[in-house]
Amino acid sequence: MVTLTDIKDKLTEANLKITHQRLVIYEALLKCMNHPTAEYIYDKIKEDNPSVSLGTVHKTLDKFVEVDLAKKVLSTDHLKRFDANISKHNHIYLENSKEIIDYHDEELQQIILDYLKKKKLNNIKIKDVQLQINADKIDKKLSVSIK
Amino acid sequence: MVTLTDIKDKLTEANLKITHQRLVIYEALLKCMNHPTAEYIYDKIKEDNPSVSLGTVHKTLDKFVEVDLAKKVLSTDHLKRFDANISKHNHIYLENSKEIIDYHDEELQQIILDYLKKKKLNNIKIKDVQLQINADKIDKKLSVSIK
DNA sequence: TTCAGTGCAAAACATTTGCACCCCT
DNA sequence: AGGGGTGCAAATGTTTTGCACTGAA
Repeated sequence: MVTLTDIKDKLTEANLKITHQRLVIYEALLKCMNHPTAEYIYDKIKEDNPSVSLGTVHKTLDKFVEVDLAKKVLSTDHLKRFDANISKHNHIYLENSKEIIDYHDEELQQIILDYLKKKKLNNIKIKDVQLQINADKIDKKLSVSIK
Repeated sequence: MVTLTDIKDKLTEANLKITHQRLVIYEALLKCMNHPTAEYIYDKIKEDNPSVSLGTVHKTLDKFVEVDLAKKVLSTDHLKRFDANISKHNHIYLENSKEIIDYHDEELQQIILDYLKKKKLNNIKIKDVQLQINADKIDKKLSVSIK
């Protein structure tokens, strides 16, 4: 559970001023598990905060990425997507349901990093790795189609 | 390796007409190892094919994805990027130079798939995995900055 | 000949930028 | 009080769309 104080501490740590907009945007990003776009966040918060502008949401999310309060998520649509979960984790792309879900696995991360370290790739310095698992969701309910 | 005959066959299979534009665009996509955008392809081909329009490049690339002649590539910029290489491979995202390069490694792919098979993830059917390696390019030349 | 494919230009979208004003520290 | 942060609107950049025309089958 993340409290308002936690968020404020994070902002202070990052040398960012504590503003109403940043708190609201960060809170919305935390709540949203589906790797939202700036526009999605904007829609979520504007009911309770009608004065916040879309431009600010963009700038704020970029700032969060800059100071490691959030991460950019890869996607095949041409949208910038964000994630408040900055711990190392992998993404499962469910192709049939279009969802992107998180998959945490410290052991797997380590196996991959160790393997790559042995390989000694030239001219690049690895910062981190992330696994993209492409899968289909299996629905437990029997689906019946009628012609 | 995909040849010009292969693409003609694929187009025919998919009930698509074989047009000059499609052949030129596919050829450019094959040659281009850097996961180009529609605009990049357009720039490459327009010298020899000044009449081809950017809109057609977009439509054609989307069509290729539809019929499995190409794949969309995940990216963190908000651009649609494509790849003619539809075989299993990993991507190295060079953050400082903004490049996306291919990294083939059968052994690593197998290690990861074996690991995940042991884990028995519930409710999803894994189709394939792709590793995203985030790294910085190390420039061999000394860079000197002058104030 | 026919209609999928194309070129063109406008529209739709998403993101960035510039600048005056605001408000956190 | 100062300067980072914000709102607004315009600019930018990319993709999509509509429609008349073209050319592959």
